[in-house]
Amino acid sequence: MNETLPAPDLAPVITAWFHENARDLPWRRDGFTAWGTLVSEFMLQQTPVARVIPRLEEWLTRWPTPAALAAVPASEAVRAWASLGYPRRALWLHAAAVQITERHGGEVPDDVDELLALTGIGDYTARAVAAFAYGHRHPVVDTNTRRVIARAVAGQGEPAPPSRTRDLEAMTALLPHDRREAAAFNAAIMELGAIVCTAKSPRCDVCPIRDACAWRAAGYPVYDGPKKAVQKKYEGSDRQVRGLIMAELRSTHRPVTNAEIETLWPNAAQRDRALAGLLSDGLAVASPTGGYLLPD
DNA sequence: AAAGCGTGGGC
DNA sequence: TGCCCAAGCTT
Repeated sequence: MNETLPAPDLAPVITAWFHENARDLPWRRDGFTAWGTLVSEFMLQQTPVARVIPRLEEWLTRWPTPAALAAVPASEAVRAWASLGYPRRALWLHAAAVQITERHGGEVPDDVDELLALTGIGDYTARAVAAFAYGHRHPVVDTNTRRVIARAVAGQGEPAPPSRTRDLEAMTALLPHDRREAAAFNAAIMELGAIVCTAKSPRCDVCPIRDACAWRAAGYPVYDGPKKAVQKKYEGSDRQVRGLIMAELRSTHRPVTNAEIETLWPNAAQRDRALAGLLSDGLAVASPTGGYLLPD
């Protein structure tokens, strides 16, 4: 491996700041389980903390172990997911619970490769579980971490598009060698990105590393790298139609009829695409008696 | 490997 | 108001 250039020693400062400023969040409580960490990480994939917390507490009360979730039909998971968004995650989390029960004796694995092999778990979630639930030393890189590194280290206003290799290398260069300190720093730099070094209006006036920040030192240059793709408008999109159909499926235990689906959206081609997509994703299944249901 | 995938809050 | 953003993942 190439020895990276001497990175500014950011970890101790950011971690000290974290100890003073960390939000009191459920997954930071003493005794929070590895399963709780896994569930929270699934829910936090693209859904804000404030919306996750109530659903998380419901889930863990109802399904305190992977085996408990694995024992119910996937439809229950999708229903309890409610309006967290991206309901495929509920399906994947249920599938992961089944896999954990079958392959790992009901214990959430602590090995990154075993975690990566579970449905719905990628580079971020696998390392987050290994680091936060088990205290292992791995670089954990999420969108917040990427942004802090882009600014403080690279001197750019925004991170380049995610690159597994580059991102893990950059974080590894900053990561303390001690396991406990590494785990704390992984959480700390994420938290800094989440509440200080934010995407829109960073609060540089209260930033603990402002004096070491390369972006600030460079005079806050405007980012001129590759732009991330702009998400298409939601209003009127196929995604909106999917969302409407899913809300209808969640609202009842009876099959939802074609007639009912027709009332949800005027455009037949869009309805057909949305429904076909849901069937293909396994979020809906055709009922033997007609209409559509959540999957078993 | 770029595109598709929900939902709601903030400015 | 409309746009941006939010602890990503899969195909």
